[in-house]
Amino acid sequence: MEPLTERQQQVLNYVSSCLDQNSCPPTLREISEHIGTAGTVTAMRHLEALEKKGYVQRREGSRGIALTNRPNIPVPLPVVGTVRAGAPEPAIEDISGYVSVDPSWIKGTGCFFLQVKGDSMIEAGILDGDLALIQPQPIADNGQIVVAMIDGEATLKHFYREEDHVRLEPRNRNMASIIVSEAEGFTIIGKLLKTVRNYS
Amino acid sequence: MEPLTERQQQVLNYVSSCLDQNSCPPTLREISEHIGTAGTVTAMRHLEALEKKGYVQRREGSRGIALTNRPNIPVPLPVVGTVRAGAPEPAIEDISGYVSVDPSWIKGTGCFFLQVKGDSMIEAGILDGDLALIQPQPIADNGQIVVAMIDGEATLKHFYREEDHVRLEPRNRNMASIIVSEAEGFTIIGKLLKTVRNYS
DNA sequence: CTTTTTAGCTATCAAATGATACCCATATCA
DNA sequence: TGATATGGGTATCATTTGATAGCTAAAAAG
Repeated sequence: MEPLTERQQQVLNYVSSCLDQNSCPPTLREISEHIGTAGTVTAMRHLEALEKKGYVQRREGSRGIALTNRPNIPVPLPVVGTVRAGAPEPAIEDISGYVSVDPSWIKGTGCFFLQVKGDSMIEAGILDGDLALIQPQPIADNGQIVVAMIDGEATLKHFYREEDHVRLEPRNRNMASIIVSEAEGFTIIGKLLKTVRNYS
Repeated sequence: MEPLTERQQQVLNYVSSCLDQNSCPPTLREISEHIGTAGTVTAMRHLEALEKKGYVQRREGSRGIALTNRPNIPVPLPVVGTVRAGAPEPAIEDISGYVSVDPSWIKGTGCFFLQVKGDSMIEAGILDGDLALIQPQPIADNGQIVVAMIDGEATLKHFYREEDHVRLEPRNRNMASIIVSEAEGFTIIGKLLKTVRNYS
């Protein structure tokens, strides 16, 4: 990454500290005041330089500053107990909390944690109560574990596309595979990225 | 915490998602537009309610919204493939990377991730390659899963103290328990807090 | 039956804010 | 020598933005 001038570094640091303290980027005038310059032009120039060098991304509107390179700052993801049919992202009222995870864990946007219910995947090492990190997506590859919506219930299953139907395979010798023909009240919510289990 | 009305939840969630996506809280009008109301009053009322109930803190100035119970302190933990005998904390040269986790996940200090090797706990849903979050401590309670040092090898086992010896029990019907009398080249590294598995 | 809470509306204002135009000085680089 | 990047300034403008006043309505609580 291109090196910064002292002044640019100062601005970048200030933006960063604002985000840490207020979870809100500063205004041009706040930056100006902090680095001791009058007007807003200078601050804006520094931001332009920071953007050109790739340290910052700017949006339209007030306080439209975002840092591009915040490595390893955990991303808070919602934890839900249930998933609603048709909804690509978790319903607001279902969110029971937030868990921050390493950004390297997630892919794309809209990831969330789903609390696993039942023993259908017990032989794949996924137990009742585990947290499943889900990346929302409407399709899946063969063999992947997906969250699928069947009869208004969200379940974790292995996904296999076969001829004219889809087979959702549990990993529990007491349970049978579920065969669904596509587009009949069946949706893939997303695919499984990680599972987390809590002890103690 | 006081329960929220549906509308208030909706606002809170929107603020939260804005912070996730833009690292910047929304304006009153952005909130209004999102919840489908005209003007700015209604959004402000909801924010007032959210503040009164303690979900939100407001500052002066534009976009002066901050979530109160937002996990924000990043806790980077080392990931190791092996553990050395005698060492309470992972040796520097064994660290293969860092993963940041939610502060609520860890207890005490010195926690680290250990990459699980082998199938000895497969029936407890802990598979080869899983990451085990370990809290270092020299003792354990009966039934807990611990990382124990046996013959220079770190292994994950159920811990049982029995009469004059300690039994380390795998969860794999092809493996037998290990009986060790204490203080003979046997150490407990720490106890298992969480396991994480990666898919894809 | 009144009060409180929740939820909404229109309209308006002063302050905050990003953006722009135009200007200056210094250093580096071609 | 002239172009380019850096760093700074004043002034101005159109929007954005938070805030307030005044109004309505339904539901719950007392």
